[in-house]
Amino acid sequence: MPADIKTTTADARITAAEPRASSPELRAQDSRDEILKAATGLFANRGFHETSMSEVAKAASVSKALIFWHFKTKEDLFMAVLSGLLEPYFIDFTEEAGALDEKAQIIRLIELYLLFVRDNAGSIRFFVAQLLHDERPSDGLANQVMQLYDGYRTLLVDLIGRAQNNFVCIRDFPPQAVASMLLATLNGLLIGFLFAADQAVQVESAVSMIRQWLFHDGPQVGLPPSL
Amino acid sequence: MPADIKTTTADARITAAEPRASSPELRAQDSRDEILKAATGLFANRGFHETSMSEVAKAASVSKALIFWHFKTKEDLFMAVLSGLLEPYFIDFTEEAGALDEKAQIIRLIELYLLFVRDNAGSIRFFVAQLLHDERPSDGLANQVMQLYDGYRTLLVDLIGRAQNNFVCIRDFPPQAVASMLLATLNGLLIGFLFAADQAVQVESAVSMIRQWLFHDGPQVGLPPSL
DNA sequence: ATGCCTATTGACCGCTAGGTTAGGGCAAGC
DNA sequence: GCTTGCCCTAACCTAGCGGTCAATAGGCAT
Repeated sequence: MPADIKTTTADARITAAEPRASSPELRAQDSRDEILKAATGLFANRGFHETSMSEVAKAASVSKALIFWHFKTKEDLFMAVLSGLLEPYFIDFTEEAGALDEKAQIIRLIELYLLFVRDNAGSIRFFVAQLLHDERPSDGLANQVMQLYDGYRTLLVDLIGRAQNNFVCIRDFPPQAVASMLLATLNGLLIGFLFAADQAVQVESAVSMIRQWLFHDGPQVGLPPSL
Repeated sequence: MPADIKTTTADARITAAEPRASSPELRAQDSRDEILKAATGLFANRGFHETSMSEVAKAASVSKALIFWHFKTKEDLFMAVLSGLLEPYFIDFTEEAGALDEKAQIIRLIELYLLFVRDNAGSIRFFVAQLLHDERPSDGLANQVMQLYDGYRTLLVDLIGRAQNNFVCIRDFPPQAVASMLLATLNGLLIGFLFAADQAVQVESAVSMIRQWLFHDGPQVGLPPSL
């Protein structure tokens, strides 16, 4: 009989069903994925500190020790989750819209931004919370996100500069300022998304206003009806 | 000799200096304030779950038990901190700018927003993180903030509507849409503030662009040089 | 002086957290 | 058939958590 009966973990895992892969490596990959999946959901919904490893273990139908076998610490698991979440954030814009003129490219960039925000509101919410929360600059996450953001910004500055040279875009301000302004507006729409999804109807008119401001366009349809 | 020597709290408080108030009530008020001050700093910098009551106690130079004498639970303390932080958010705009015309009032509102953001970036950061983090609608905090936000928005819609009637403001879109757009842009500038304070130089040109968009103003100085 | 009342404390408790460890199951190579 | 090495687990450990409590110090009215 054990000397210490503190541990009263119910551990009501489903041991039947789901025939595991036979090969050790496959089994390992399987369990690793399951853990990552469970951890992603829990971390995203409740944050880092409010999620315990035991919860992750239960959600993944796996023993807690196995998590520590796959990931050395809780932070390790968290980082793995983060990089997994960041993957869909990398888009290649240059290939997609090389043939369009500057104005169309700018509009397409705005579209992509808003579509992306709509489809990834959950993880964006998670990332923003994470970025706001941490103070440490050595995070890596902040750097990655900033890099992404700067890429988008650089693209915009370049496009706006060329559009200004072609006289299709407002020329009262330098391209950097216009791009910053546009990005600020998009970010504002983003946080509108994050806090109240029912404001999505306003996006159309917002885009219309952006077009009017940037290109002196009259009100018109600029986005696919899906938005 | 005690049977349990787990508690090894160093408790290196400064017992000298700082002559406490003599009256019991004053002493109580004193310690309560000290606790609130310490808790505010810790909660704001590290969040709710990452801050322990022992840390608060040490930061306030007070025993942990005293905190629980003043505040029944940790949540209680947190709520007290929250309402304390929310206080400076209530401004009275109507008194201040009753004599200005609509355009000047709108510009003044934008100024107030940006000045406020600049001066309260820390607590705003805290609130946004908190709002992003919680899912529960019974929070109270979310309601308070939203109420504040809606007040500002209503004021803007009203002002813009009147400005449109006087033909001093763009009339291509309904006042609600224009106000939403303006708010989104301001919020975007806000999160620029939160993530990179060095972008503050852009605010001036941003305001200039907003003026151009709203009133077809040419580039000009719209904010006090302090911004 | 005394007894009261409130502000304050150190010691303590139950519990859960992240993390460890000793070992069991099991496919693969000899 | 036995060892080897990888997955995986139950049980365990310690630190620290939020929270409680009996005991006090010390101003105050009597």
